[in-house]
Amino acid sequence: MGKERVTVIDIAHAAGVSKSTVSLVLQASPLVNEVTRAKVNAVIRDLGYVYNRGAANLRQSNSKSKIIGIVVNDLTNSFFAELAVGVDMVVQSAGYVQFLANTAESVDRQREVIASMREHGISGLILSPARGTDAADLKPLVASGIPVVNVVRQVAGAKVSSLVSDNHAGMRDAVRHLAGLGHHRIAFLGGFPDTAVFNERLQGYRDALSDMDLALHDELVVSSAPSRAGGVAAIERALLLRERPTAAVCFNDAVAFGVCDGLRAHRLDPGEDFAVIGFDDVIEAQTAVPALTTISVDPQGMGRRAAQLLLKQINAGRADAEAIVSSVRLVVRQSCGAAIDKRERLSLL
Amino acid sequence: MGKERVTVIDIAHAAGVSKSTVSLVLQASPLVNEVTRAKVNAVIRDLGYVYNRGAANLRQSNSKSKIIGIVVNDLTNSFFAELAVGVDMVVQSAGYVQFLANTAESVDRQREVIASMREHGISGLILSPARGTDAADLKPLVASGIPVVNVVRQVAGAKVSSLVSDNHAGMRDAVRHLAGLGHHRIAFLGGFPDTAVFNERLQGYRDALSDMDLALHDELVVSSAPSRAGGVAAIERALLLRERPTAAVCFNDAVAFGVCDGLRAHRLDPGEDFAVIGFDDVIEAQTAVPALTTISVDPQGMGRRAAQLLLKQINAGRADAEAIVSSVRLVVRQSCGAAIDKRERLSLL
DNA sequence: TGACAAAATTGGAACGTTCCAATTATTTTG
DNA sequence: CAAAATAATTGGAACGTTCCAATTTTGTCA
Repeated sequence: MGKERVTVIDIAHAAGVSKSTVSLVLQASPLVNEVTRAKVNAVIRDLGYVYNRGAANLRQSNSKSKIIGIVVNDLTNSFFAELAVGVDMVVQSAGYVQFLANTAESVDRQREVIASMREHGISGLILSPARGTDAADLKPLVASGIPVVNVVRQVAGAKVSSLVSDNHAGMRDAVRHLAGLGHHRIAFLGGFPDTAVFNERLQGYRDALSDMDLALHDELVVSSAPSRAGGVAAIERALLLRERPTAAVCFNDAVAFGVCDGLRAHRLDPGEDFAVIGFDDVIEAQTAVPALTTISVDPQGMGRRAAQLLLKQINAGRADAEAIVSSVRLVVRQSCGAAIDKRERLSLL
Repeated sequence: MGKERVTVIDIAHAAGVSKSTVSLVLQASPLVNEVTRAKVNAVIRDLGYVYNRGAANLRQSNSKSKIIGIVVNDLTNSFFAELAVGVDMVVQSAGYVQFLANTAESVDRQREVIASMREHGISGLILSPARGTDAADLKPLVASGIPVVNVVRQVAGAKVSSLVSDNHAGMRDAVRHLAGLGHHRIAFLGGFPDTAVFNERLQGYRDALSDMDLALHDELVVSSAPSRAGGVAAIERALLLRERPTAAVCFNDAVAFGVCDGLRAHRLDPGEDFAVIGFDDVIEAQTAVPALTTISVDPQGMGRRAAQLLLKQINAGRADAEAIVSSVRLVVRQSCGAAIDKRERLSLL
C-alpha cells in the first residue's frame, strides 16, 4: 500500500479545484477563499499528501530550499556538539532542516561534503573550517551566491562572514587572573600551533604576562592535540621541566580536563596544588570536580547566533561579509584555586 | 558573476553533444565513448557545473535521493554525538549526506522534523525515538516504504528494524562483577523509569542480584535524569539512606560521572571508598580519573552498523524489519575498585 | 561493397511544483 | 442595472534532470 505518490494534481481532482489553487493553499496565500482553503486542506490530510520540496526548488530560487548545511571538524568535542544544537534550535524553528557533516579536520572530506551539499541545494552554510582550509576552497561557493558563515575559525582572504570568540581578550583575562592569585610560572597548554585560534590565544597569554611584568618562558608553551588526551600529554611534558609551572591556561576545556587527569595521575590535586583554567565553558565544566574555571564562550549561543546571522543573509538575498567577535568572560570556579582564595577570605573574618 | 546556473544543456551546447549524452556521462554510463566522455567532463569542469540532485530526484525514485536522516534526542550527550559520527562516516563514504536533528526528547519536535525530512525526500531514517514515541508516529513513514532503523530504543509494535544494545546482559554482568568483589548493597542509579531501556537494565540488575543471592532493596533503585546532573542528584539521595550502598551501577556513563562528582563532594573517593560502574563506554571513560569501569557499547560502532543496515535496506529496495541486539562487554577500569582487587592480588604473592 | 550487428547518440516526454497572464465569479458603485 | 472594481480561480509553460524508443554512426564480415 502507499505505492503511488500523492501529488498536488491528485489533491486538485479530489477537491474539485485546479492544481494552481492547491499550490496557493500550500503557500498559505491570502488570495484563496476561506472555504476552498478548508476543503483543500481537508483533502490534503485525508490523502496523506507529502509536499515535494525537490520539485518546488526546481521552480524556485535555490535560496528557498529550506536546507542549510553545517560542517564541523570534530563532533565528538562537546563544544561542536553544543554549537550544532544551537544551530539546530534556530534553523528548526525557522522551518529549515540541516545537513550535518563531520570532517575530522580533513580538507578533502570537507571539499567533498561541501560539494555534495551544494548539489542538494543548500541555501546557506555554517562552516567551522578544517585546518588548512584556504580562501580558494570557498571561492566557488561564495561565487554562486550562497551565504557562508565561518564559525570558530576564520579563513584569511575569504569574503565570508565570520563569528569567532574574542580569543585574545579571553586568554589575557585568564592569565591576569592567575597572576593576580600570585602565580609566576604559568604554562600555556594544548592546541595546534598552526591555527589562527591558537595564535590569538597565545598572543593574549603573552600580552597578559608582559602586562603583569612576568617573564615569558618559551618552554612553558606546550602544544598538543586540542583534546583530553592531548591535555594529558601536555601536562606530562610540562611537569618534566626543571622549574615546574604552578598554574596553566589551557587551549580549551577538553585540554583542561586532560590536564586535571594528568595532574591526578601525578598525585597532584587540581585546584589545590595546581591552578587550571580552560577555554569554552563546555557544559561539563560546571559539574566536574573540581568545577572548571574557564573562559565562557557559550557554544550553544554561538550556534544560535551563527544560525541567525546566516538566516538573515539568506533572507536578505545578498550576503555582505560581516565579522563578529563574540565577547567572552572569565568564569571563576574551583580549578584555579578559588578555594584557597575563599579560605583566605574566611580567615580574615 | 556566477549569476545564471549552468545546466546540463549548457554543457551539451558547449561540448557539441546532446543533453542525453551529458546525462549519461554524469551517470558514468558505459554506453558513452571514451573521447566524448573526456570532452564532456572537461567542459563540466570548465563551466563549474553543479549537479542538481533535486531535479534528478524528481525523475527518479525517492530512494535514490542520497539523503538519509538521523534524529537523536540529545546531541549534547557524547553517546549520541559519537553515534552520529559513526553514521556520518559510513554514509559520507557511500556518497550520502545526512540531515541531523535533535529532538530534546520532544515528540512534537520529532514529528515535525521527520515530516520535514520526508518533504525533502530522505531515502531512509535512523531514529533514536524520543520518550513517548509510539508506533503510530512511524506509521506513515513506513507505509511510504522508507526504511527506518531505530537505534538505542525500540518502539513497541512498529514494524521497523532496530539496533539496540544488550541492556539486560550488560547490567547483569556489571552487578555480578560488583558482587564478586564482595559488595552486598549495590545501588542502581539514574535513568527515567518509563523507558524500555531503563526497564531492561533494571531487570538485568534484579536478575543478577537474585543470581548472586543478594536481597533486592527497592530504596537502592534511585531514578533521575540520565545526565551528569542527574547522577549527582541520585547519589545524593542514595547517601541519605540509613544503610548506605557501597557500590552502584549507573544508568549510563553520564550518570556515573555525576555520581563520582557527588561522591567527591562528600569527601568519598570513587573507586576507593565506593565502587561505580557506568554504561556506554563513552570516550572520556578511559581518560577520566578514576578511569570508569563501564559496559562498552561502542556508540560509534553502533552508528556505523546502523548506517550499514539502513543502506542495505535502501539498496535492497525492500525493508524487512530485523531486530539486532548488539552484544556488550564489561570493561574493568579503576572506578569499581579494581585497585583494591589488585592490592589483594599483590598481597597474595 | 552491401548487409547486418553493435556502439553511440539523440529528441522528447515525464517528474511535481510555481508563477504568470488570463479568465471567471462576485461585489461595489454611480 | 450596467459598468467597473475586486476577488478567486485557472491553464500552461517552465525548472533541470532521467529514461525510453528511435535514430545515426561505426565496425565486421562475406
